[in-house]
Amino acid sequence: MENRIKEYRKQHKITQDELAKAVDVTRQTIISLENGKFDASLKLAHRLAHYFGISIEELFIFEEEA
Amino acid sequence: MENRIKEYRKQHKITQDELAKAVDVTRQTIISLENGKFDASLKLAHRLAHYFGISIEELFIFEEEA
DNA sequence: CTAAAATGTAAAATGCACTTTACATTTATA
DNA sequence: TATAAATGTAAAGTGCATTTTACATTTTAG
Repeated sequence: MENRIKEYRKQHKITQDELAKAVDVTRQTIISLENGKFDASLKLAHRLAHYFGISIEELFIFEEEA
Repeated sequence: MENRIKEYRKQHKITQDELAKAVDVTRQTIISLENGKFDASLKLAHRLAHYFGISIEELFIFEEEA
């Protein structure tokens, strides 16, 4: 699953470290999410979307299908 | 984290087994989610919300705050 | 150009989402 | 009221989200 975290983070002009602290995870987690290593948990997805002031559906790209 | 799965499932008049099959998980997973045993993954949250025709934010209740 | 800041990689450890199987209890219906 | 359908409990196993630590590379700024 893809996401627009890097895109929104740059719009907000903050570093990975700052975003990590803002949503209370490690920098590694932000790096892994931005680089598609794995998906966020539902809770983290919510904290990220809330931080950016958008919906989870706007921040994450769910490909439809089975 | 709480959710409105049972509520929406009943509105749709389907059983746990039918919902489980619709979103491609086991019945155990639906039971565990409805009874608050654990949270859904982001992907499953999306499939459930999509099935009910609502947003993830409408289906799950995120209490604010760290 | 050089130092500092930002980003990335790697790998081991932990916790939790989800599965599987089997059985028990509750609710609906003939 | 007896049976089936629906819901629930339990417990062990798997995979992945997240942490931690340490170091390497890239980008930015003086």
